[in-house]
Amino acid sequence: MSGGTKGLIAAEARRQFMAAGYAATSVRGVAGAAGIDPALVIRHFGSKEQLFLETVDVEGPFAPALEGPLSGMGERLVALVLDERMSNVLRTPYRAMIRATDSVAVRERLVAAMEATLARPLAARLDGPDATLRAHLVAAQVGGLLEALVTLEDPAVVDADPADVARYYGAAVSTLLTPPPG
Amino acid sequence: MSGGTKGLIAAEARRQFMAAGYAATSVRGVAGAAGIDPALVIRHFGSKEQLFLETVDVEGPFAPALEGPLSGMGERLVALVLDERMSNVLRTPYRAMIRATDSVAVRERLVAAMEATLARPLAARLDGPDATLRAHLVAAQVGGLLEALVTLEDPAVVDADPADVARYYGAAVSTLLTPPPG
DNA sequence: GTCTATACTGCGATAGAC
DNA sequence: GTCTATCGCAGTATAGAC
Repeated sequence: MSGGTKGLIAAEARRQFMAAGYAATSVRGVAGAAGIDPALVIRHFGSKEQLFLETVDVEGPFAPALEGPLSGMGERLVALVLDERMSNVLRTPYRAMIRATDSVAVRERLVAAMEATLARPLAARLDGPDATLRAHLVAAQVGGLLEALVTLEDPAVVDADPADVARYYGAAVSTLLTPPPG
Repeated sequence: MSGGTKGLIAAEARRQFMAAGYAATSVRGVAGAAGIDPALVIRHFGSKEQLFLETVDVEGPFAPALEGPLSGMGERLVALVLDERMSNVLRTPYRAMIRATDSVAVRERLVAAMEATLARPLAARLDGPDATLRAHLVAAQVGGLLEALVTLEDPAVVDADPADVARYYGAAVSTLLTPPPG
């Protein structure tokens, strides 16, 4: 992924996919910016879809939040999502991938990434019944926050005080972390 | 929206956008299925984007869940989202619109629809501080469930017992409906 | 073995003739 | 109002030059 032409194409493609999204990024535009021929992109990656899959991926940065006590984990997870410094590894690729979920490969990749970095390690930490389902529902909540914040840019959430969001939404997430009563 | 050629185009466009999504639906394909010329579609609607905006919309069917007591409202909201009978008014157009959020007009439309049918009426029902923010965070939770269920088709959620999902996720939603302690 | 040149098909959109 | 012709751009495949 480094020095060669293929690495150059990959770097440029990643930049454009993240900045402009899948539809608005063209194979020809990537080739032009990389100073090579469009056909070469296909030669190296097979298709535009494959180029996307090989250059854009989320690396759920949830590990720090999943360590430590269950108490407060909801707030820690939400704070990570809100952390601007996680934009390049979480928010931006998440948005790009959501908007490209016409492709089954893309959505399977996204589901797998969220499961591997969030749902599965979280399920291992949960007590009580239906730990797997509850962990996946936590992932759904995290996805919902990302959607409101990054995909839809809902002003009511974007302009809110992050501390308030972390407190309220974190409390709601925590509901699924503790075993249900009864 | 009925008899004329424009209505015929609209009906066919709606069908294809909902079934195949924005990118996979072509103006030419809609025209072909409607038995008319592609140029007519643009003549009547101006652009493919405008055609989408005028034919696809979510009608949040949340009103029934928002009536009645706050107690149990979370479960009622989630049950509505899970209700297969709401597919044509909620799930399917929601997925189509999410996947078309490259367009600012589409995402503004979706945010507005969720606010008008869910966040705003809900905020009016909430006690305690930050009612508006909490209502929008509920909308984010609902969006997260729709995303997992419909956009990403996460098997862990799709294949789960809807009663379990309503119970767990509904409880998490309810956390935001009751005034925070302290 | 890389890369370029060229071409094929289908797209959204426009201009102008019936 | 409707269709014809056409434009520019997209993704992709192939042939062959270095």
